[in-house]
Amino acid sequence: MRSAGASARAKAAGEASVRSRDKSGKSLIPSPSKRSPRRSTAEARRQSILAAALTVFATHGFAAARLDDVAARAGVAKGTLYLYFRDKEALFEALVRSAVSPLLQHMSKLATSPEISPLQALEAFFALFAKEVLGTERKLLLRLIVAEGPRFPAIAEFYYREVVAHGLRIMRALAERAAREGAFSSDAAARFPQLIVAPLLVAVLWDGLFARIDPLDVDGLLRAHRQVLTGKPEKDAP
Amino acid sequence: MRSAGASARAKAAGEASVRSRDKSGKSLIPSPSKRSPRRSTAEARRQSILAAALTVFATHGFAAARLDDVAARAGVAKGTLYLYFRDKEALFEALVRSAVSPLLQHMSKLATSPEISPLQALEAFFALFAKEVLGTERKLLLRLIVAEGPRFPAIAEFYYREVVAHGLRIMRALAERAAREGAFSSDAAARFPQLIVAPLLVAVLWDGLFARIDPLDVDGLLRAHRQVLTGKPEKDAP
DNA sequence: TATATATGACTGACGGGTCAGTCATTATTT
DNA sequence: AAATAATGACTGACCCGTCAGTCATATATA
Repeated sequence: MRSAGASARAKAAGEASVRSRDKSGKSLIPSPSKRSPRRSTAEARRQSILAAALTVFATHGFAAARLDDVAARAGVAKGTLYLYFRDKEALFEALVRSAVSPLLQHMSKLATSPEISPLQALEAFFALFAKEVLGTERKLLLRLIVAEGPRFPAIAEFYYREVVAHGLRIMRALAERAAREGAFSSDAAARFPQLIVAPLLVAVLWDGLFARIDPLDVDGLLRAHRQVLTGKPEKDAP
Repeated sequence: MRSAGASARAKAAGEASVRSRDKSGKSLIPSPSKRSPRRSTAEARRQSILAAALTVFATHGFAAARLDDVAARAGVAKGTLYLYFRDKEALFEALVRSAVSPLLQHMSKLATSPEISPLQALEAFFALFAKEVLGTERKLLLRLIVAEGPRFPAIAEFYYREVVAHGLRIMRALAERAAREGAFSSDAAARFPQLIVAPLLVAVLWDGLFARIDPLDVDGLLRAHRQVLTGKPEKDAP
């Protein structure tokens, strides 16, 4: 009734288990060929683990997060986690990457918007942020990165390259156009696109820290922000 | 972390005094002028523990911070920590309180500045921030609060009441005056003083996360920010 | 089709390291 | 001597990561 030898040896060799190997950040999950129904099950499981991880990590922070909790919340046994992720840290990194990707898609969509005014683009961007970040659990991720970034230089760098640099590039282009066309009162925002994004960050952090003490009128904040950026005394729109 | 549920909201009020085992009185910490060398020694020891704690907590976060490290860095034995603070959580709360106090003094000084222009006041405020927060370990505390705040509602609330609300009140007054006098192009910043502070927060977080990848020209950022707030096209000084 | 065999995804108890908090002992002050 | 302050070895809970074993499903054989 044995023959565990083969399997044991394979595992001993180092790398067995699920196909989605995630060493050195390379191969992402999907082998596009969908032949096996197994494949989709595995992917779904991976997703549910990531979803559970986001909640648990965001609630307790990296160090205090318990993988038992992640497993329980994902509806799997603890050992299963290790079939999908090498260790706690790899899970955390995969979590950040997985949550960041949709953001990039959204941002790219904005970048390629052809012929709308800078102000409209700005408004669209803010609206997108309010809906897709503040309105979802992704806002937790943002705070998580702020909190854990210094202890995960690889993650901070990844986030900088993939999100921050990209986002600022878009904002800078937008601000330059706005400055040229007179929509912005100066090129200040073009030189420091961080100024455009800063209130968004404040909104997220405020939401996480002070929401229950003193809720923030995000919409009003962002409208006021646009007003400041344009330098217009008052601009009431529909 | 200790017992998950219980938590120590209740003890937020009481500070562990220097005396080790008194279940009786509520001896406050500083007996004002006592010539006893003991008293000053105890206070100095307390301070060195807090200083050590700031570094260690800021480096590792609350959960991953080791009290052995705090003790070693403060030059005391671990048991000594418990003569000054009830437990890890009380130490953390005391740390936040102790680091916040000087900030309040500084801010109050600004509030009482009598007759300078709003722009000068703004410049002074930014300079103060750059020097007293970005230039010291207090910037670590700021990130620490962002990171741990959600898990310490008492601290978040304390910080809101003592620092955020106070600071925003000052900023709002400043912005209202600036709007009246025409220094600001609208009352947007007066309605949402967060807009004035947002770039400062960005500067702190950027410093902690991306400084080594892409250092931020804080001075340039703040100058550009003032430019945006005033809505002036270009204001070049020598 | 029915039965036997093989596979590997999944489980969960457990080993082992870590660390907050304690307390008997030592050192210092009064 | 008595009281107070400080020490650091110790304990026990906690949790990450492991791995021998299970079982549902797929494949091979009769």
